[in-house]
Amino acid sequence: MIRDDLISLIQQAALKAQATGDIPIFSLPDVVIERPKNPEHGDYSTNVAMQSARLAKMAPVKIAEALIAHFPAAAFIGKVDLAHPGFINFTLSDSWLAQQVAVIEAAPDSFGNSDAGQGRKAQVEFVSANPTGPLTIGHAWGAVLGDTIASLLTATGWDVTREYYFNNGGRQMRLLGESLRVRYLELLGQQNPIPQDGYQGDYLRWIAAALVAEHGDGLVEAGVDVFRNKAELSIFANIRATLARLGVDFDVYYNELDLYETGKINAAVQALSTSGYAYQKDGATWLRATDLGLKQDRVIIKSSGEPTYRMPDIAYHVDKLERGFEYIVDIFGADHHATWPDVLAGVRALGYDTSDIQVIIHQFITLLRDGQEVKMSTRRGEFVTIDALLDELTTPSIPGRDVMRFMLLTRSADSSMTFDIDLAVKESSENPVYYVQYGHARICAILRKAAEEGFSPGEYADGDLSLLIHPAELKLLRKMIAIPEVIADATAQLAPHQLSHYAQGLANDFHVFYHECKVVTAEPDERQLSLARLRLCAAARIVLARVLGLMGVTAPERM
RNA sequence: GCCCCCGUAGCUCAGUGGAACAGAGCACCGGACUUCUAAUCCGAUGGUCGCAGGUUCGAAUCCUGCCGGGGGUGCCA
Repeated sequence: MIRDDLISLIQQAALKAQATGDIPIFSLPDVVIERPKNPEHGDYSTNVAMQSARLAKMAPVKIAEALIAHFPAAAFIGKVDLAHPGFINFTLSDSWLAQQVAVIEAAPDSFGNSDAGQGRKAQVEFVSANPTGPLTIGHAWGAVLGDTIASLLTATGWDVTREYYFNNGGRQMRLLGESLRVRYLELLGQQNPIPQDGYQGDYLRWIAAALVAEHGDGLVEAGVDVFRNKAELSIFANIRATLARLGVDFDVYYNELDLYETGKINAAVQALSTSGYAYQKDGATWLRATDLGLKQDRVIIKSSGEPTYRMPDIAYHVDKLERGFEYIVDIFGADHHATWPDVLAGVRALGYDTSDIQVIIHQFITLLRDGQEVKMSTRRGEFVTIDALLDELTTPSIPGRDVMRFMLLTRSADSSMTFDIDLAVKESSENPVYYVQYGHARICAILRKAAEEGFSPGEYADGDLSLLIHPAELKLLRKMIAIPEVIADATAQLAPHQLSHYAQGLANDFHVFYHECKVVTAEPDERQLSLARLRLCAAARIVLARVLGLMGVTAPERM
């Protein structure tokens, strides 16, 4: 990456400057390379001279002058400038930039990727909703965050597993079964109340109707398990269908019950007790979390003998590590934010290193409909499903998934966002996602036009890239070659929303280029320029398609 | 009470490993289609970066306090 190359060149320059005595001997601070906002400050900039001033006991400008004087030659650097009060600004070489088109052409499916992960195993756990009801907008955010982070990890050389953890046992599922039973009997003319804390959503009526259609009144005497199982199957099918519509596909659906059946929970409890991190009090088993740096101890086995949710979570994370994942990302909603420190503490108590487990907590989404906040509750059956939203956001040419994914990828997970349904539907025709997609479609239109005008891809493959000297061309090129850094940063910071911002900038630079530079011309003496620009367009299309692909958004050829 | 996240332009939000005049989209105002798709482009307007202190050569960014919104604080998940 350019940024890393620059750091190395600066360090070389410092060594040479010290060897010649132009600057004193001192240990250079970590070189930070930033992207200046102002184009006059070049493409990259460093404040290392200012950071060094105190260490070197020398004026920043003097240090910068020495570093510039000893800066090694590099093909990608056009010029190196000094700016007060000591910034060193680097500008990329125009001719080098133009030649990058060939580099992009050579890696249409992988430009911007890296091998940072070196094929090591990574896991992203997300959604992980229990099958008690349809997925809602909050789940959609987790789904899009997780899926995109997984894509980013793949792009940076990790062997990624997308995993969904769920529990189909326990009290909630029993209540769900009982609630379904009530709906079933209701259809057969028997009125019974929905149990206390039961599920009131209409979806149970539809599942009940399916049961009636299938079995008639044959299940009147059936136990609750029959209904619980039917509810689970139906709801899980619905969840999977929703995820498919969102473009999310899991490699593993991990059932919490497996942890019991394989004895992993018991083994973990035993190990905690043996090591003294678990103790008995008031008939329950507690995790000595205070010895692990936390504020209070926590119950892991209730006095009823049933584990709390923490225990399977601890065993599950141990299992993840045992499966050989070297990087683990968990994505939870803000309501789970208090639980994961306990879980990781438990994992550590069992002797595992948790430093490679990253937890992303996304904030809540406030949903507005008709200007009113929609209070959601799966139990009460009050919610807006992802499916319903996708229906509303779908247009004849673009699936709703593109709008939803892009929108959810414009905000950082830390931001608690408000989603105005009416506005989203109304403004969908002005949604930024279309702006980016239109850029891609526009390139495709140009390439089609070129084919009609007799420019074959085989011919422009040899186009002379040195003809790309227009400011709009160079600005576009600068953006295109930034994608490796965008991918690296978004992955390192687990901040996939950076992709959408980059995509908008890239599309903008292309649209400007489109207006400034005619690509396909009939003029014989401009044919060479056309060939070069066609190569640029094809390369821009590659980069645009790459960033859209990482976001899980389609790259349409026509709009 | 305590813990976590947030408070940046009319609205929705970026930017918060400190740095060179604070950004984008939408909305609003004014321009550009005989030209490869105007779902585009160009220009204008718009902000005491919640408030008050502190650290620093330099703070939207770091520290402290306060105010406001959300989430948590369970032998529920």
